[in-house]
Amino acid sequence: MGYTTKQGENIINLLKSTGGEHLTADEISLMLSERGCAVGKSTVYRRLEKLVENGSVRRFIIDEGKRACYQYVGESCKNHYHLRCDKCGKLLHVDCDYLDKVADHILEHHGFVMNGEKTVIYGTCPECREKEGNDE
Amino acid sequence: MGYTTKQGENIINLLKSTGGEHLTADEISLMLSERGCAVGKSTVYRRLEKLVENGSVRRFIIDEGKRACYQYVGESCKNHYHLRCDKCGKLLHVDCDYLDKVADHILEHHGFVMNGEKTVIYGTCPECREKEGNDE
DNA sequence: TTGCGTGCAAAGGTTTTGCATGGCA
DNA sequence: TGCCATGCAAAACCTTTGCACGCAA
Repeated sequence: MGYTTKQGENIINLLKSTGGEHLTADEISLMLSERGCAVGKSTVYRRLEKLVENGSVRRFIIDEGKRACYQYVGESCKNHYHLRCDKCGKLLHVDCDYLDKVADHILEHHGFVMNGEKTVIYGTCPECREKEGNDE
Repeated sequence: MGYTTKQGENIINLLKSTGGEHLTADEISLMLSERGCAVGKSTVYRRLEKLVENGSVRRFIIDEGKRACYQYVGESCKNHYHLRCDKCGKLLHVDCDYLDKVADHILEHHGFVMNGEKTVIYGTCPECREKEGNDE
C-alpha cells in the first residue's frame, strides 16, 4: 500500500495531534516547518491524497471552492455519517439507523448506491444555530 | 441594479435555455462562442457573480473543489438534491420529497440544519453500476 | 454626459506534474 | 537491488484584477 516514510508519519502525526482540526495544505506545510520537520509541499499534497483515498483523512472545500482543507478521521470511523458545520467547520459523527434507510431509498428510487463514508451533509450545527439566534 | 447589456442577456438566456443544467464558467463561455455571441470570460465571471447575488442563479462547487458551476434557478427547480457518481463524475439532480424529510429528521434528532443545496451525496450511478456488474 | 460594463492581458492563488535524487523494503 | 517517495521548480488551472474603451441611461 506504500512505503512508510518519515514525511508521511510527520503529516499523519500532525493531523492526529491537532485533534481533528481542519487544516489547509498550506497550514499543514507551515506547521510542519515550525515543528522542525518540514516536508515539501508537493509531498504534502501527494500524501494527503493517499490518506483521503484510504479514508483516514477527509477533504473539504472551503472559501467557496478556493481551496481544500483536511481533517483526520481515524480508521474506527467507518459505519456512521458525517455532518459538517458550515459556520465553525466542526465535523459531527452520528450513528443513525434512519440514515441507513436513506441509502436504501436512494438505491430503490434513484438506482444510486450511496457511499456513506464519502458523503458529508453540510449545514449548521446546534451550537452555531444557538449563537446566531436561529436566524437562518 | 445595473445596466441591461447584450452580453448579460446572452448569458441569462443561455442558462435558461439549457433548462437548469449545471454549467461551468468555461462551458458557458464556450457555448456562447458556438452560438455566435461570444462574451469575454471575465465578463462571464462578473455577470455570474451578480446573478448569484440576486438569487437568479445558483453556484455549486464540483470536481472536489476544482471549479464552480452555475445553474439557472427557475420555479421548477428550487429544491433538489445532488448525487455525484464517483466513477464517471456525473452529477445527478433529483427532486425528492423523501429527502426533504431527511432534513427534518436531521434537525429533530441531531439538532443540525441541513443545507440541501450544498450537500452532495456521493456514490455510484445506475449506469456505472450496470457496467461494473454491481460488484461493489 | 456619466459612470457602469466590457474585453484583453496579466496577475493571483492553489494544486499538479516532470524529473533527478533519496530512502524503504 | 528495485521502486516508490521526495523535493524543487515549473506548469496547469480556475478565477480575479487593472486599465482603456464602449455603451446604456
